[in-house]
Amino acid sequence: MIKITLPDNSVKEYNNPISGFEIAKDISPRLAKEVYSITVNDEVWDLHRTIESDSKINLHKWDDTEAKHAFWHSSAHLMAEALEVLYPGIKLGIGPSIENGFYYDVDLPEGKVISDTDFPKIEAKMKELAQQKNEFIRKDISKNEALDFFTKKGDEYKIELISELEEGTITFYEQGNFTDLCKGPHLPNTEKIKAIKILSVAGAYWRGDETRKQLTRVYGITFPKQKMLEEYLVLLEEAKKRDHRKIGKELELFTFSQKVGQGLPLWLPKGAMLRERLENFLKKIQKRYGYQQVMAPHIGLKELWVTSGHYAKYGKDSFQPINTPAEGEEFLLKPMNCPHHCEIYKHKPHSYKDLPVRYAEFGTVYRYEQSGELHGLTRVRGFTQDDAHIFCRPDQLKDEFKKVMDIIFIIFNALDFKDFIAQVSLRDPNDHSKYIGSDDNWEKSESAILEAVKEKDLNYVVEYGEAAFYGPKLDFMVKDALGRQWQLGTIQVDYNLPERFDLEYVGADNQKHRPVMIHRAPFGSMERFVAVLIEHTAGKFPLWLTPEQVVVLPISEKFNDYAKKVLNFLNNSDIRTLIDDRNEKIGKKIRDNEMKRIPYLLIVGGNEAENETVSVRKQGEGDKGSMSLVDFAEFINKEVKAQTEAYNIN
RNA sequence: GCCGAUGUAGCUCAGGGGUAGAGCGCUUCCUUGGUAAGGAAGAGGUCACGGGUUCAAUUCCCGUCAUUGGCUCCA
Repeated sequence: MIKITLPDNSVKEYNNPISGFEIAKDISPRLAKEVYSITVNDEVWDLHRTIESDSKINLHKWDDTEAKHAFWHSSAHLMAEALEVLYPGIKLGIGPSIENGFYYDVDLPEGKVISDTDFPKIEAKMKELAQQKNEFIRKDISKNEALDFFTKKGDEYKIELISELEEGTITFYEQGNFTDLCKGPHLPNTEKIKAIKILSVAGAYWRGDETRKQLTRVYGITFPKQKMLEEYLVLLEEAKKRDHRKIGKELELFTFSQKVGQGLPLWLPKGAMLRERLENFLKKIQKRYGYQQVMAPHIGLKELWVTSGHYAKYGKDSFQPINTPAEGEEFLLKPMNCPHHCEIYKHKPHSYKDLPVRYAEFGTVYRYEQSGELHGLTRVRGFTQDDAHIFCRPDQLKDEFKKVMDIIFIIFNALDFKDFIAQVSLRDPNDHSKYIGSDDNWEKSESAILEAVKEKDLNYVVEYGEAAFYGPKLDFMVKDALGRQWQLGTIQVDYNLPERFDLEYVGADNQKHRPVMIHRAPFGSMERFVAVLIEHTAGKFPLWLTPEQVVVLPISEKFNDYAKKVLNFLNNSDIRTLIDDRNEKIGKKIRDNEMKRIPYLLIVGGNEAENETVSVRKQGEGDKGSMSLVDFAEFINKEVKAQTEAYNIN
């Protein structure tokens, strides 16, 4: 007698060993059709694997990630089978499922490449193989047998993987004429894979190691129904419409010039206006939190960077030194603002009573990012950090850290960034050689961060080995339109630079002490933040962020005077207004494009001028009718208030 | 940096060995003084750049630059 406990804690009893599929069928035939994998006592299994003893189970339908995982992992095997047929002699690396679909890393025979013109061919072969309804058969296999199999096949990548596995844990999966090293789980057979799309192809280093061979990574996605695939592709298209590169171009926010150089964004007037508003917003908050603005030049003597340690670490891969007519004099473009701020700290002695000192600067920095890394506004070579450095006593560290977190929360709240990941990055516990500074200091700062996030009740993940070389950090990551993660806000603890720059304060004991430094940037960089903001709002910015909130449009020159009168009336309020005296010529343009970024358009002329009214049109809502100036003022004030409250910026 | 793809008018893109096309935008004019209007005419391109093959290259080949999907990296 086998007792099977279902998720609702009800128990089913069977006389013989039974598979997940049979249990599903027993519950309802329809469930059996919709189920893809099963969790047995916290382990995800194949549906057809027999359960021999009492177990807690959970059957997975499509909406469960466990089901998708089995589905896409099986699809990866199917694709590998197709590739083996199409490219004889191909060698296989690994082929996992991912968040949306799957990939397989393959080493193609000499002289062969896969490009997007080959995709239909691969899809067709996969469909053909899927229709054979081949079962995925699980086989336990000894290490020697496994090695033998792939030695005969001549697949060095699998051999490498197997040699690292322990005897007794090795399983093969077989479907049709294809056998792969795999721990599963898989679908019962290939039949359910109905809709197939090869998405892209890319180079990927074997085991993520730059020094090893680059394999070809083929990405794909599959679904049990053609309609689901179509819906997914529509979703992708929709996401592309929110791409900040597209919207930024349409709304004339920023541009790039080949002549200026790769990765060096040019902010257009409207983009600069948007950025200015964000900067002012943050400046206002920082003032409240006791920050002081400072300013520093864009270059510094090479010695500055030697002192900070950046020259040794990044000198070779950076923009190279700037020479001067003076022999031997070398300057470096600043890749960060901290050394300058350290020197600002040093301009006078500090008492323990003065700390913490908080220096803020929107500092533009230059980093020579690898060319293949550049991406719109999110990864550039010249960008402006909303940087600040806090110099504090060790006993103030945690409290200061928490205050910085508060600032980040205010911003994320104001801009409605709910979907972020907070990541605590600590040292690699197995390898301390990458980091500078004493173990003692590292432990102190790591525990300060961990305590701070706990006390702030933040949901966070810990990543070991992701710390900066000078200290641990807390990063806030947000996803872009296509689901790629970008780091925005960052808070970093640093015991190292104060040491290197010999920073000190006089304590209550009249002795010299070393301050702790916090690097922090709530936006991260203006460039990346604006990019992510654009994608989150799809170009429809909150009212307080729009370049022009209200545009007054006289329908012909005759009404310019009245338009000016309207404008004067509105200028008494805090609302940004603009008169557009291109008259009706702008009409078409507004219909086309500009209404996207003008929240309120006032059309004046004819009856409006006679009656001293305006015809109001609101973004996304169209005609709001004709109203008197006083009524409009009331209307717009209400709107602004609603927006302000919605975005919590007070 | 590496593997793939792309580069034609301001924008979105079509085309293709015999020196260029559409829609939108722009300019001028007419109509409508007015709610995401209509009509007419016009200006705009060394087809990214450099080399090769060819009688002839924007088209084919090679290189460079830039963009792009990934990988590695990310102070």
